[in-house]
Formats: sequence, structure tokens, C-alpha cells
Amino acid sequence: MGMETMQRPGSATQKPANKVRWGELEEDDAEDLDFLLPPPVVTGPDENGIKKITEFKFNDDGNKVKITTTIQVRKLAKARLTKAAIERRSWPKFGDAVHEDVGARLTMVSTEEIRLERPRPPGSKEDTKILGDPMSTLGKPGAVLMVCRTCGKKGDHWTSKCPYKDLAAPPESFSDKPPTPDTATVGTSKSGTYIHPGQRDGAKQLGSEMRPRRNEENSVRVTNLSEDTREPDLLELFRTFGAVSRVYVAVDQKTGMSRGFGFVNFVNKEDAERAINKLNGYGYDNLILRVEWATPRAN
DNA sequence: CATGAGCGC
Repeated sequence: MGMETMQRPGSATQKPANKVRWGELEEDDAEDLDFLLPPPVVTGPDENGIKKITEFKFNDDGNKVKITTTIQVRKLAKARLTKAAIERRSWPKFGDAVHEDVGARLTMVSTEEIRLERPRPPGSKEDTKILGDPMSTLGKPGAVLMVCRTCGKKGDHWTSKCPYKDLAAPPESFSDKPPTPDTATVGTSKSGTYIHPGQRDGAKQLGSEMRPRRNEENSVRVTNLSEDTREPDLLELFRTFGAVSRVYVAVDQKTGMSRGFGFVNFVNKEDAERAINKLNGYGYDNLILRVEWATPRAN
């Protein structure tokens, strides 16, 4: 660490910021003489933390005097770093930081995806609020219950993978007339709407089994739900009985609180029946569920 | 205890 000349704030022609209150001095032109003073010189801090300041001032008699100040400054932070930390500073940059200027950024934000694994008790499949296991008496151990909520098809694909989920306005898209063939643009209709490959020209038409149904039938009313039971919870609870076409939990529009009841619609009446038989009177979230046929909605 | 939302042509 060599000699350093401290840069004063402002230009060299400016009056140094003196602590002396010149206005209290008798000499009127004391301020002007200040220009003649050499700038202060600062050395260090050296390895022992010693900093020396040499500056010049006029004393009360108008004589130029040299003032030297010696200060013990705090040791540099570097001295407190561990050996390992100092060692790391010499490491070459890696990852995204390779392209960074030296010292441009101290930290980098990683965009790497990290999957978290949440441990579960052995044998359990996923979170559930069910007290006990209604499925243990169901005689369907390990049944694969893959039900698409978009088209209602069972065991074929999940909702997120539904071939029809990209289609806007499903009820219209699934009308019985075949889609308009379009030879000009691949994959789009005349209106520019995307058409799934299976629906394009030449693709075979949907069988009735494939077609999603607007099913307001087989509606089951569920009451005595705890107030923090939401639709995903209901779905998890009821989907094991069969294809669920809709779940609904009545919510107070103002408070967002559950009103404690909801509806579950099944694609198949038999599944709804079994759900009623199994889940009515069932303990769920410390409450006893009431599950029964819903009376059709007034419209 | 309790029977859903929206949709506007």
C-alpha cells in the first residue's frame, strides 16, 4: 500500500472545508489566504492500520503551520476473513458468472429448477383430510383413477393432457358437424383458431364416448363441510368413486368463506350412488359429512 | 343450518 493523495471533494481551486470559523477572526482577508495552503496529504492506512494526515493551516497570528495527525483505523475486513474465504476469492468464475465483468455482481440469481421432495409416511399416497380410509372398504385397492375433468374420459389422460383443453369454448367445438377443412393453413381454421391434429381434415370423427358431456345430472349435495374445505379437497375425496364432472363449493361472495356445503357431479349415476353410500355420515375434517342426492337447481 | 354461477345474442 503506497502513498495516496486524498482527493478532496470539489476542485482544487475551492476553499478547503476548514473547521476554523473564519468569520470569528479579526482579519477580513483570512479567507483569501487559504488559497495558498497546500492540500493535505494522507498516507496509509498501512498494514498496522495507521493513517497519517498532513495538512496546513494559518494560526491566529497568520502564520502557516503544519499539522500532522496520526489515526489508528479499524483493521480491514479482509483481515477478518477466514483462510477459506480468502482462498475462494481466487477461484475462477463459473456458471453464468463467467460472462460477468469482474466484480460487476457479487451474487447471481440461479434459474435452475429445483424439485423439492416432501417426505410422506410410508404407504401414504398424498395429503388427505379423510379421517380413516373410506377406500379400504371399497374393494378397489390401488385402482387407477385417472379422470379428465375437461372431457370426462376415464383412464386415458389427465385433465392437463386433455387433447381438447386447448380448444376454446368446448360446447361449440364439440358440435356434431365436422370441423371445416382448411387446406390453406395447417393447424388453423379460417378464423385462425387452432385445430387439434385429431380434428383436422381427414381426422376421424369423435365417437360419442369421447365427446365430453354437459352433465348436470347425478348431482350430489355435500353439507357439513368444514369452512376450509375447498373444491380440490372435495374432488380428491369423491374422485375415487368414478368420473367427477364438476365440483362446487358454495362460497360467500363477500367474505370468501365457505358456506359449508357444495356439490359433486358424477358422470355415472352408479358412481354417485356409491359415493353417497360410502361418504354420507363420514368423518371429514372433524365433521360428519352429509352426502345425498341434490334436488335439481332452480333456474 | 344449508340446494351452486353465469350468459352479455
